[in-house]
Amino acid sequence: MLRWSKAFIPTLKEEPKEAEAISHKLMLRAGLIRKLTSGTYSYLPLGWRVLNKVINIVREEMNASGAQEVLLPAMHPKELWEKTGRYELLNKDILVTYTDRNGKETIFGPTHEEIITHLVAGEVRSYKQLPQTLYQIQTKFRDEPRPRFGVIRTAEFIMKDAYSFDIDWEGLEQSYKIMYDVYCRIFERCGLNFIAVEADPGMMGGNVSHEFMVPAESGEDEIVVCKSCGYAASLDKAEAGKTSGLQPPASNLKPIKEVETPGITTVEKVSKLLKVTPRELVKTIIIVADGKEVALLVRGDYELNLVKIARFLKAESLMLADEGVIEKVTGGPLGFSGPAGLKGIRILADYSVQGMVDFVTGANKKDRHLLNVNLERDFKVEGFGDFRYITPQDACPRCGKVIAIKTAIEVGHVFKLGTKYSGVLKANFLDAAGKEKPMIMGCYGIGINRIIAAFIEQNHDKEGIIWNKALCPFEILLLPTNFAEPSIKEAAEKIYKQLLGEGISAFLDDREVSPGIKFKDADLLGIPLRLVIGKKFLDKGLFELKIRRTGEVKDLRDPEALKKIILSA
RNA sequence: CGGGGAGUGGCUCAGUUUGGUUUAGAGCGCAGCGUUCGGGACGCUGAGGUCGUGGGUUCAAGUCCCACCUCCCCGACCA
Repeated sequence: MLRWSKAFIPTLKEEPKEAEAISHKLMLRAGLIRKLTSGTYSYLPLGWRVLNKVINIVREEMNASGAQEVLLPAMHPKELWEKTGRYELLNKDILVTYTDRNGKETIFGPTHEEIITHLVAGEVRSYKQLPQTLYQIQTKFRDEPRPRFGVIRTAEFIMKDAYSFDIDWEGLEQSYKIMYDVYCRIFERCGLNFIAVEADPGMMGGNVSHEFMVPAESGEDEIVVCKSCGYAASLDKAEAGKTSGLQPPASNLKPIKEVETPGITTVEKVSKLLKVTPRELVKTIIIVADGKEVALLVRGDYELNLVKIARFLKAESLMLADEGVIEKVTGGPLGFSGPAGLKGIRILADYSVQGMVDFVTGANKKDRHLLNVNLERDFKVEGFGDFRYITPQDACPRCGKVIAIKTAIEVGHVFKLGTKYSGVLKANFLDAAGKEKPMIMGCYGIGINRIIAAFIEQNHDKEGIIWNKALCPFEILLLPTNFAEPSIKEAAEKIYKQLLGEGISAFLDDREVSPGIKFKDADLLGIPLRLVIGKKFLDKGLFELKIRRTGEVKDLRDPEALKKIILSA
């Protein structure tokens, strides 16, 4: 077995310049990973051991749930992706492709809905063959616009992706519930502090999804949580509520008035100049949804949520209008748009605008804003909806109590796809009545690499990583302070062999370096238990067992007692 | 793609402002020898550099100019 003097564990004393996130720094320093290029990492022996621990947990739980492991190709024919429309949708963003010598374009799979659906479509004919849940653990490729935070967002990463096929929506409910529960068990076993939140399905399609989020400083996502009732949702999805801004309509409205606002385009500057608060302004944002312009109104102190708008409009694509489009639609430049006088365009408003009176808007003219604009009198809104992001000042949409917004790392995501893929790829079956129907699908992903980073984000101190038993690369580190001292060396070797004989994953630091280096490295690697064989052994025959997480120290006379402690840890 | 920062031995950096002192430096690491041995020990000796790349200005470029590449951060974007 492995001993340190022969191991490839390049630890770093100094903080690597390339890393910002804590987990990234520690993974580099402890010799778990090394970067090749932005977004691609090599896993060194220690990192690979941990990764395999995660994979084993995932595999065990997936198998226990009745899901079956498969391995699909990473190289996909472009045609399948064209059929579902995702070639068009994703090619400009994340697809990694290459063209072979015959001019045929191949995609390196960023996910596998097309492939698994194609496979199942060809093999499953009858309701008697359903339901099925298939999964794989495989490398995915995505041309990420911006890889970040070490292994948290990379261009190449290992995903556990699972797909369920059911005969009806009830079946999907069951399959989905099983996966949801399995995910909870997996993340619990890994020792992650996580929250399952309601989320928007995004590019995967479908109506319902849940994300498994690990609150951490270096997270890329924001989640909303309510301590009182347990409501939890992604920031994109969280309901902002209907009550904000609701006031009784005033009977004597002030007359509209145009004012000069030279070069003043932001809410902040306008409100400062006109001596009003941002909540007395209404922002008018022109968006382009599936090629059609729509004007969206929101109170000045809130932010529009494009995900909610796209969902409301059932739009495939949605973006902010550029300056040219704004000029064309409103007649005025960017920054001076307002609802009054807009023609030939749908106007939708966030609930926050409901009940506002005598508010400030752009005048659809350069350097001009309007005071005392009012609903109905000055413009008509086609409808109100929840189009904004929730803020920390908002009440919980379920119980009305205080909410918190936290950053988090997404480690898993489960979706109800329905027939989005089975429909176009003709994954049909005959039901008991002999009628052909599309299978009802779900898909379920876990970012394997992210679990490690997320765990380290939550389990470290100034000195290094603090592994738990589930993910640790080794359970116990033997640290003879002076390996050149024959009696210490002899004792260390003896215990090492004993532990290995017991099937305990032990690691021996047999390097002939000063004790300080060994102690520092030991804390950095974060192996849960450390047995020091040193001065106390020479003087009194005692072995010192230190628990990495608590710092608790026990002196043992009999190394046999170790086994009990390790097994009970 | 927009904004900001950075690129000098394996690592962390100084030197660049105002071109010429060095033969381009330090600490750590690395190799050899010796002394140490419970919190990154010490002494001596030594190896290791296209100063990101290409071009330009100049008698002279790590240092000035232009172009490009790479990395990091913020944003856009993104299961």
